[in-house]
Amino acid sequence: MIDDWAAREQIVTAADRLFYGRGVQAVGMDAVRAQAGVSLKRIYALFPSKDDLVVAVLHHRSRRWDAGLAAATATVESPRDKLLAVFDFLADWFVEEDFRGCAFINSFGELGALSPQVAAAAREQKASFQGYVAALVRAAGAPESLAPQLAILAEGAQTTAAIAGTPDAARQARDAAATLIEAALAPARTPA
Amino acid sequence: MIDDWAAREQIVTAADRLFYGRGVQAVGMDAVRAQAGVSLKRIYALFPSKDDLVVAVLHHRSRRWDAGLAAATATVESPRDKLLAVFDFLADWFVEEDFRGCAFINSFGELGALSPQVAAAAREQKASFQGYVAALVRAAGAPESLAPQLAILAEGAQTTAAIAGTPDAARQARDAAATLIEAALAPARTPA
DNA sequence: TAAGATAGAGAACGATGGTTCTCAACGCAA
DNA sequence: TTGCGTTGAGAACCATCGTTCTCTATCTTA
Repeated sequence: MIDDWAAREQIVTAADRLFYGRGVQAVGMDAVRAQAGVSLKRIYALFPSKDDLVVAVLHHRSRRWDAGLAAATATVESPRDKLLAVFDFLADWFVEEDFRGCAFINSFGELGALSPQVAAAAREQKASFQGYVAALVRAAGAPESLAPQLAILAEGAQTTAAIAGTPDAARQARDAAATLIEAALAPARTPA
Repeated sequence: MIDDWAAREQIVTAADRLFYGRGVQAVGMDAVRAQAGVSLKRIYALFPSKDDLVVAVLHHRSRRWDAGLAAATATVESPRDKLLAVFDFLADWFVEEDFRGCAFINSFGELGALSPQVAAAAREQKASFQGYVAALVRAAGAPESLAPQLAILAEGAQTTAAIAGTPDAARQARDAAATLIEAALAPARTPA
């Protein structure tokens, strides 16, 4: 038998793929069991309810997102380039064949009104992302107000790419971000 | 008895409120019947399936959105101000107490993978909005590339405001839009 | 007024889902 | 080897949902 840690991993990974691909409510726990290869009894021993599993999946995705973002921004040096690398990270993601938008946005729309835990998980992930962007903005020496603007661009790119079914939004958002960054830094370069 | 037109209206309005507030799959047809005050038989005579009703609700929302947007941009003269008025329109929307994000984004996330009709309705609405912004951008004399950038800002503001639970994103997106518009128009003002 | 069509209320039906339970198989300690 | 505890497979259970059907009451029209 596999240990609890590996079982959790398999269950969460399987549930993530299914929930993300079809939506949470469209996936029964039996489908999770089949995909994970773990008995229902075991699943319920590790996750007391489907809602708990959903929250675990979101936390798992949040960690993966953080790691991917850190890796993407680690490839360049300057804070300005790191900010733009965020949009390159999105571009790479949008072309993946199973891309279906942001799981947090999707889950929030589907379950946010029903599950406070899901709503909180989405809120935390977005706040974390905004904090990450804000740190890069500070490092770049740009005014704080730039951070939410860039975060909004990233969010919009995700939904736009998902619904349109094309990755164009990543480049468009990147171009807009470059313009906003330049404008934010310009006054500092040429003070009155 | 009420006529078909009024019945359709009541059903769609009731379903819209319920679907938007709780998510589509969380609302049973019986809840729609109760809220609409129209018998299930009548509902199914007018909408052969729940999926058809969902699509009708989305089309209804699309018309309301178009009208609201047209009204909001009609209050100002210049194309540039009309573009900014889009974000004021969002700001007014975000402070409504039942605001829960964009119904098209939410529906797409919940049902896009299951219902091609729902996916198409979302895609059409977003394309229509992008077209509207593109027309304003053209009228403002700015390069075409500005339009998707502003549209992405608007999308991002909607999801950000919904998940954060605050209307701040409208102002932030508006500020970003003003910067992008200015940057897009600047080269035209000072040609080489 | 009487017959017939129609509509509404809600029961009924079949499917599905989340969750729990049964039971047989297995591993392990004495 | 013999119990005992644990596990997995899946049946079972109960609720809910989309959809249809039944039955009664109402309205129309001649």
